[in-house]
Amino acid sequence: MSDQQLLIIDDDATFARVLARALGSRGFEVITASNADEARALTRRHQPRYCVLDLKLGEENGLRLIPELQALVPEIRVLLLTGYASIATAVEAIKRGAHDYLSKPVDADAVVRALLDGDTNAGDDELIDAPEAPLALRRLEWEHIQRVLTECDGNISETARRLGMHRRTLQRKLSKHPVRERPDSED
Amino acid sequence: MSDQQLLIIDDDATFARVLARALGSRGFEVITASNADEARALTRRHQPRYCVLDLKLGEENGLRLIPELQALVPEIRVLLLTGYASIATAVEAIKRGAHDYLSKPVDADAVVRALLDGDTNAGDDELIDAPEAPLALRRLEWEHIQRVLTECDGNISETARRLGMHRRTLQRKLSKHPVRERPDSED
DNA sequence: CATCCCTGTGGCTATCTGCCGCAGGTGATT
DNA sequence: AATCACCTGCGGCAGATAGCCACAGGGATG
Repeated sequence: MSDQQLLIIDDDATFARVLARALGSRGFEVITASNADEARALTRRHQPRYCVLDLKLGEENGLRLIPELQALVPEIRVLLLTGYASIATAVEAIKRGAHDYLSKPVDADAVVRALLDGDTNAGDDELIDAPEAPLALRRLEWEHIQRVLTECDGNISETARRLGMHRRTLQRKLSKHPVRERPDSED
Repeated sequence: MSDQQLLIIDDDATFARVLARALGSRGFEVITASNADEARALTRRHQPRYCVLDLKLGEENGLRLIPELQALVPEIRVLLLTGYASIATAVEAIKRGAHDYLSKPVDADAVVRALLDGDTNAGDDELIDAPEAPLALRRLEWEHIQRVLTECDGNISETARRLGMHRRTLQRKLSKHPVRERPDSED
């Protein structure tokens, strides 16, 4: 099934690149866009069957893009991804036609699972053959901490504040965790 | 609109009664059911246009009821209510045809608003802006747990296994109330 | 009936968390 | 220089939480 085109739309170049590589190695033919216009153009040209959309596209709102993409490619499957998840936006996303909605951090397997979920046309079960752990809680926590930490330029106090936890607790978590560089798959 | 029939399905009798009274005074003709069978029967008989459904119906899962109700009354509008709100279940609910999804506690006006909210979703884009703050750690954890739990069809042991945590710990977390520290835009 | 897997529960200890406080560092403002 | 207003690291302590063990009951299944 390497002929499955997948469009990643995310203004976070790093995240998009990592995800693109991970999904590429899972059999998708990945193209990426960093803004709405680019996304529209690429969708028109490549008619991708799958799409991973970031909710927060810089100034624009990813939600508005969903109907547009579907107008261009009726059978497209849009998976919404966001680090700023909320129930309200999730509901809106699905109502607007998104296939699923996940909050970052996610691992590539979860993305694949969500994309192919319920897809009767996805005859290639090999693709989904990675039912491995849905991220242990520890790992999820760590990933998220790192995300926010980076977002805060390494400012521990600020990170703790945003994470709603005590600074001391964050410090201890950080000092305890042996900063592993390349864990395993994907991320 | 005082002739609008509304079916409340909730196994929490107290909550159902209070909500029924509140909605009754707002012009709905309210009937209540405390379980799935009763709900099916009442729906068949009264053909309600609106429905407030509890996600946790004792043993049963409210989600499964949505398609059934819609089969009985095509134009029915189902509003899902739950004290254990999570993005995963919200997504599932909408995908299964729910009109909206709110988390308890909620005031009657919000319920009415959600129920009557026209199909003019495309109109108010202001409401769908993404939250500013990243998910607090506890919230993130809760969302992820709910996601996997749903994926495991509510099987706690299996979920704990996949999450790499002790079953007892998961149980304790679940028995505790959902972490609602900063109910930003939802609820 | 035996077996397997699920669930709920209680108790124990080890660990973690939140919340103090303190000392030192940096950079801007007075 | 003194004074803020931040930040960081660290220690201690009481209370919350996690992991682990055990047991009882339910519900399938052979």
